[in-house]
Amino acid sequence: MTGLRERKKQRTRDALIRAAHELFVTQGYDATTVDQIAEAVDVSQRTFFRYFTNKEEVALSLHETINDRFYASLCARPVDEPPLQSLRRAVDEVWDESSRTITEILPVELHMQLCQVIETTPSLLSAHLHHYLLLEEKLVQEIARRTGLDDEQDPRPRVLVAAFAGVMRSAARHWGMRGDASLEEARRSTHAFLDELRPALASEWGRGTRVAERDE
Amino acid sequence: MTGLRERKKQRTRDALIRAAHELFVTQGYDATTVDQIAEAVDVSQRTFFRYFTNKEEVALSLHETINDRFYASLCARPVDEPPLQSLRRAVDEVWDESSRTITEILPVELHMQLCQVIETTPSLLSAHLHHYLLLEEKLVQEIARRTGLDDEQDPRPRVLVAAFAGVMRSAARHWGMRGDASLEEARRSTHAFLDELRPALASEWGRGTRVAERDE
DNA sequence: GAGACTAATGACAGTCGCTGACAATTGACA
DNA sequence: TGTCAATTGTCAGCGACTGTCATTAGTCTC
Repeated sequence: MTGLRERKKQRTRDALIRAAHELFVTQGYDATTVDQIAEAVDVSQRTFFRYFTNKEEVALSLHETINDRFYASLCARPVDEPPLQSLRRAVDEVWDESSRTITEILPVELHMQLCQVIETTPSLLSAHLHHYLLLEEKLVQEIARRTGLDDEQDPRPRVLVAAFAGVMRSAARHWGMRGDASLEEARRSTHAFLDELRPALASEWGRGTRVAERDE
Repeated sequence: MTGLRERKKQRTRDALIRAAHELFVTQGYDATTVDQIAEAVDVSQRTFFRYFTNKEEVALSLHETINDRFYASLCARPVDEPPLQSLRRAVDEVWDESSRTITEILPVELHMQLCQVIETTPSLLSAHLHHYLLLEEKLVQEIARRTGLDDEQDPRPRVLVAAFAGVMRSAARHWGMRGDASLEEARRSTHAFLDELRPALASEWGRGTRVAERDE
């Protein structure tokens, strides 16, 4: 089935990702050259660029697979579920399997540390935000499909996804900028932020309205 | 007061922005080299990089000044106003003066066209998103200040700004990807999207809940 | 108004990200 | 085993960006 050729490719790809992560975390992203990554895996620089279109992509590759899983989770939710609830449940599902997903390729701690590198490195953060935007557009399509709305006519799918994604990123950033980079803490942070989505939009922010209404 | 030296600097800066805009719009961003921009203004490449830290910045410079105005508008709103309303009103104020702001430097049409270039050029869009994120962080601080909340303890300022900014970007993108790039259309688009923020978060999306509740 | 001081610029060399082209290598498969 | 195609290495080159240093050109003083 999977030939030697393909396995070999997968191995060098994983090796490149791992080497890149280690170098990025220890030296910093900008201080690490593509040549260093390639050398660490003992391939030519040219080969690196055959696996990854640019330097950013190798740093964001794990996020990318997690994003894919998230999208798949959303698509698998029952269509009669309210949209925001589907998004939220999909988040839960992805968190549940994320540590397994990550560990297949590299130590979880390394990934956590890289998250902080991403948040603190401008060029990397920019690319990250762009990737996130592309995911958002897929989410809009899916929400529109599920609700049977035309996303060109009705702005609600876009608006919902934009608000949701904005809060998700905000939670990720809030967590990523801190020191305690545990998976569990990240999960809690996203939950806490999502719980505040509706309360935060209330016109008045009295202490009374502070009680979060969970979607569960 | 303003010496010759300073006026000259301002002129070359404006000239660089204008030349860059024209080249980006006619040839595309990637196809335009910094050398071409510098040559059009008859300065060396090195001086270009003394005015702008990188190629993206010259393309986003106008957005940057508009963002600054927006932040200033927000800060000037009465503190007893509900946060979301302050954000919304600040948007209105900026729209009112934006055409004037732009025309000081270059034709409005050029700026509109550049918006489309930004949305369709990956590297540029990435940088744009990053700039937007930096603005968001300033907004969070200001909202926290106005409401007297500690943004480290209470997530609502972050969440509100994230949702708001997400919708704003979504509206801008929705408009920027289309053909009719008029200022008036852009203004309408952002209004329409903001009006849908609360309705879109309703659990059920029946036609009945579709009626927008304006914040005015 | 001449000269000293300093900010702005130009010229040049070099690094790094990234790409195209072509040759060499190495699995796959008959 | 030999042929074919996929993968890789090498090399040459472009463009973004930076450090350095000499040169130019406002500015300020006497």
